[in-house]
Order: sequence, then structure tokens, then C-alpha cells
Amino acid sequence: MSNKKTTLKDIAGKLNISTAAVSKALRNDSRISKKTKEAVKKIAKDLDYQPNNLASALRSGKSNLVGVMVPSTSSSYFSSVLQNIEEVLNSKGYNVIVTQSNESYTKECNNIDTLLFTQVDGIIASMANETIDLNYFEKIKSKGIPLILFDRGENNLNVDYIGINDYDSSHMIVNHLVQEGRKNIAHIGGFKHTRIFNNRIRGYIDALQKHKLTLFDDYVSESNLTIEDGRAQMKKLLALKNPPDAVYAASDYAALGALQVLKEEKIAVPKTIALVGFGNEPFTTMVTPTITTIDQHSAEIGKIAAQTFLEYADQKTTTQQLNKKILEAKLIVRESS
Amino acid sequence: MSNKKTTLKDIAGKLNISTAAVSKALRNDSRISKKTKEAVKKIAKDLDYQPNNLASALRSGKSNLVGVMVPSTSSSYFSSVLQNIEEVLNSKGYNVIVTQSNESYTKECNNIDTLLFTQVDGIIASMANETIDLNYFEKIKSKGIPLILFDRGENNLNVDYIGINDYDSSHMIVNHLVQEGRKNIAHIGGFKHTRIFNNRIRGYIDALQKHKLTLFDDYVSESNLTIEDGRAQMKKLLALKNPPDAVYAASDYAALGALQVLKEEKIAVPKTIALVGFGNEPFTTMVTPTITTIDQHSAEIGKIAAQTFLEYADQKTTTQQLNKKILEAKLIVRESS
DNA sequence: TACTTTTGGTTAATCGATTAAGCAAATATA
DNA sequence: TATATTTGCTTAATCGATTAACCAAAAGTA
Repeated sequence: MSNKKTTLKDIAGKLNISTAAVSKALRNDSRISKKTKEAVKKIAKDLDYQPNNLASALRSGKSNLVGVMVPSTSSSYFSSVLQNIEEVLNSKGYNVIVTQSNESYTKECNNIDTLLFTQVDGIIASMANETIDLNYFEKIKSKGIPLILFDRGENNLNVDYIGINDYDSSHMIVNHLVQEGRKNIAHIGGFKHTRIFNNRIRGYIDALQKHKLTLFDDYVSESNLTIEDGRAQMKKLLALKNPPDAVYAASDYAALGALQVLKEEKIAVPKTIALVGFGNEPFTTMVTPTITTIDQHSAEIGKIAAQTFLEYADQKTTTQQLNKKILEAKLIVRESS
Repeated sequence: MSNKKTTLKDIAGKLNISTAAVSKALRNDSRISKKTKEAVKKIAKDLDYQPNNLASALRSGKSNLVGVMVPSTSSSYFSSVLQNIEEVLNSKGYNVIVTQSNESYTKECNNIDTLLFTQVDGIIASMANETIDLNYFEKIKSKGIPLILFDRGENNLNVDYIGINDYDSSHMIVNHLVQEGRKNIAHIGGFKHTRIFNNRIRGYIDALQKHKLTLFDDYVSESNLTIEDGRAQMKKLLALKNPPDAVYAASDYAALGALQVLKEEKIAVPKTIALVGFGNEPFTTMVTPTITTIDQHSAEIGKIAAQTFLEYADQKTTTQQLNKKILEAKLIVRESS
């Protein structure tokens, strides 16, 4: 009924011993008698003692907090990565602070500042679409804090990166569409300045070439890949003199937007136009037709990211270098192709 | 290039003044000369000084951290609430630690422990489906930390609660279905021990009564309301001698499961059976037919929850009582009814 | 007996920022 | 000129947990 937090001092006071003795008793120091240990533990339990992490963190220089920054938690990909990071880190005594950038560079900078301010022991992040300037990420490195990137990363930062093979994924998709007899394949892409989207575009172009298909300039676009972007790009494609017979969108959201337009225009999917997305968001199985897509192994990426952080966790000096862990993605063929 | 964090001491050393002077200079204390202030600020900037929150938090007793616990961040409802909590609290200098219970009581207890351990200044939570025992939530109160519940809350805890009017929502749904000429309305419900689901069931039953409709025992079920639960319950309903002509599911996920079964069985929706969900998850607009549902004002609930915490934030003693803020929900009629 | 070792603690310093209290020098006031 | 006030800092204590260094008493050993 105290309505106050219990400290070592409270326990020490009850037993007329020093706080040092209490601290040692709780950590089973060999120089404390069994009798004292038992007494301390009993009182600790009675008073519902919980160590003040701020104090230990300040002294030890470790907060046991890890910052995670994602563009948005509502995408099921990021949500799943997050959940797995949390699971791995919690089991090792770390807590996770989650922040969202909402694809905004400004928000991302603010988030980094608050994470550093909170004295996190490390940062795991996926960059916003907007982000081009890497200064703020360099700041993390200069503070000696391990930085792990996943999904949206940058080679130039020279830190660990976990992701899938985007270039190969594009090949898998184009191969699949060609096998289905498609010849005019369009690509609703992300911005080239983001490495993963650039790789998807390169993969798409090279795959077309491999199959001796013509690459029409009008067939490739860059956008934020939202549902709205998908709608807009699909409308543009339909307005072309030679509309495509297959569309590969670099995100499921864009694919969904495209599908909406196709349905509104009563265009048969996949008969007239086949559609492929990217990300294996749950809604791809909910819509009609279900959408063919690429699975990005979100759970595994989260786990590996967390483990990568843990490798640095106990070292006093952090020297990172570019270290990529690339998973092979998986094509999931559904009704839309 | 230092690869180390800058402290007040570092700045003080450069200028040969005390750390106290540096601290005051940075906070614009009137007792520090303009000259010193400028010198301090310049060096602080050069060394990229960032105050150590652990130290200030320890001294002030405020961590500026708020814990948020939700059953899962992947539901768009919780994700949106989260985003709005974060927005409001960040603007007031608070950081948010997000934890997920995954609907597990054990995980919930662990999460509460870690949040308390991290010395959060307050906790905003929505309870797991499993949770019946409230001891762990009492623990939060006994530490003198404000606790704000939303969506899934409990009157007995006597704390602030923000949610929608579930009882009325059921009435709105039943009224709508009756207007559409339905007479046999079934309810795929959540567990009665959770207040909101109990209210939805009570609302459903009372609304039937109001319209002089018979309440068949077989028409009401309790479950976790996952997609799988929705599928199972829908199958049970279809197997009845007198299957319903309308189904009201207490979650969009359950509604989606039900819809899948109906489509598999080639049953016309809404012609043969009308369907209504709950929550206005984005996928309700993505599927065919789009699903009628209830909007829960997630953004507003997040904002109010955050503001409610802020009301307690500056008080040294927290005495909470049952204080409900109930929003009226909104029925969104779509193709499925 | 005289010394060493072990036991079971205590004292005091530390992490970094903040702030009450103090104090010397400069300035103002009577 | 003598006293009061203001300026501009410094000193030291604080938050709570941890730990190196220390010490007295008990137990062991030669």
C-alpha cells in the first residue's frame, strides 16, 4: 500500500545493514552470509523491490535499451520484424524502444536524437524513403553505438545490413511472368536512390534483357509505392498505346492500388493483365484475385538483426564495417498471375 | 571522430569552469554571463553534446519514458492508436516504449515488469484477451505510476479508460441489419470476461429484443475472434438447421474468416447472408465484397489516451479513479450488408 | 602463542546532470 | 567611506545501484 518505489536503502534500513550489503546479497555475493541473504530476499519480496534500471544503467554505461526505427509499424512486414527483434532481445534482458519515421527524413532525425538522448545501447533501423543525407546516421556511429540496418540500408554507411536479394527477386518475378507467356512487362518501382528499389529496377531491366524482351521507357516508374501511387501508375499504364500484359509492382500496396484500378476498369486479372506484388502482406491473400508476391522472410530478418546487435553488445569498442547478410527471397504464386 | 559520448565534464574541462556552470549555461541561467554562455554553447555544438537522459532521469525521478502495451502492433487499429500516442507524447518531450502481449497473460506480466524496471513515468495499455487476473495491473498502481487503459479495460482497476460505446455499437449494427430486412441475426462474439466483448454481446441481445426478434442460443459464440475463429464459427452457423440471414462478427478478422467460408461455399453476400465486422481494418475495403464495419476512432483514442497521461505527468502524487471517456462509434455501411 | 586466512560485512567513490548553498569580486546605494 | 546588492561563478550534495578498498572479528595454522 506504499504507493512508492522500494529502493536498496529501504531494505537496508529495515535490516540495519548497508545498501552495499543488500546489493551484494541480492546478487548472491559469496561474502554475504546465508542468513543475511535470506533476510534480504524476504524483505525485497515483501516490499516488491524492483531495481532502478536508471541507476544501474548510469553506473554501468549500459541502458539495456535498444532503439528500433522503422518507416511504419502498420505494415505487416515491419510489424513482424519488430516482433522478432523484440523476442530475441527481451530474452537477453534488453528492452526495445520503437519509433516510426513515417517515411519522413525530418522525423527520422528527431527519432535518432531522442534515441541517442535515451542512451540506447544500439540502434536497428530501416531507412525512410525520403532519406538521402546520411549525416544523422553517421552521428550514431560517431557516438560509438552499434547500428544495424535492415531492408532499406546504405552501403556507404559501412555498417551491418540484413536484407533479401532484391536483384534476384526481380529475376524470379520476370522469369515467372515470361513462363506464363507474358511479353510486355511493366514495373511500378520505388525511388532509385533507395538501394533496394534500385536493385529491383536493375533486376527487372536485366531480366527483360535476358529474355530478349524490349524495355519500354513508359513501362518503368518511380514513386513512394503507396496504394495511391499504385492506382496512379496503373492508370498511366492503361492509357498507353501499348498497355502491358503484366505488371510487377515493387510493393504489395502499389500492387493493391493497381488491382483496384484494374477491377474498376473491368480488366481481367490475370487473363488480360497479370499482376505481381512484393512483400507478402496479409491482404494479398484476402483480395480477389489473391496477389502473387515475394516473401521477404520478415521473422528471420528480425531475428538476425537482433542477433547481429547482440554480437556487439558486450564489446566496449565498436568498430563496424559493411557486412551484408542477404537472404534469398521466395516467390509465392497466387491467382493474380 | 571521438567515438565517445560528450559529457558536461568534457565541456567544463575545455573552458576550465565547473560542470555546474556548464549545466546552467546550457539552461540559460541568469547567473551565468553572456560570454560564458556563448563559449559553452559553441563547444557543446562542436563536441556534439547530448545530455545523458539517464542521469537527469535518475536525479529528477522522471525518465520521460512512457510504456505502451498492446496485444499486437500489426492490427491497424492498435498501430494507429500507437502512432497518435507517440505523436502527442513526443511533442511534449516524452519517449514511448512499445511492448506487445500477443494476447498472452504471461507475456503481459513480463512486459509490465520490464516497463516498471525501465522506470517509465506512466503506462498506457490495452489488455490481452487472456487476462482475467488483475494483480499485475494493481502492481503498477501501487508503484504510484499512472495507468491509462484503452479499448480493452476493466472497471475494477479504477483507472482512466478510453474507448468507444460497444453496447450502442451493437445496437447500431442490429438496427441496420433489421432495416435491411434481416430477421435471423447471428453474433460471432469475443469472450464475455472481456468487458468490451461482453458489452457487444449484451448490446446485440438487447437490440434483438427491442426488435422483437428471437434469440437463438446457437447464434451466439465466444472466441478469440481470429480469422480462424471466424471461419470455424461461420461453418458452425451454416451447419445449423436454421442458418442465419445475417452475421455480426465482433472483429473484422473474424468477419474476414466468415467471408472466406461464405465465398468457398458460394453463398451470396449480402444477398443470402449479410455480414458486418468491427474495427474498420483497412482490409475491409480491400476484399470483395467490402465489409460493413464499425469505426473505432483509433486516432482520437490514441490522442486522448496520451493527453490523459499528460494530465498526471506533472503531479507528484497519483490518485486515480475510474474515469471513462467514451466515444460514439460510427457505422460504415459497405457492400457486405 | 603468534601469525595468517577467511568471513561478513562497511565506507566511500562512481556514473552524469542538476541545484541549493556559499562565496569572492564587482557594482550600487546611503 | 561603509554597507548592501548583484554578478558570476564554485562546492558539495543528490538521485540509486554497484564495486573497489578497507576493516574488525572469527577461525585456522605453525
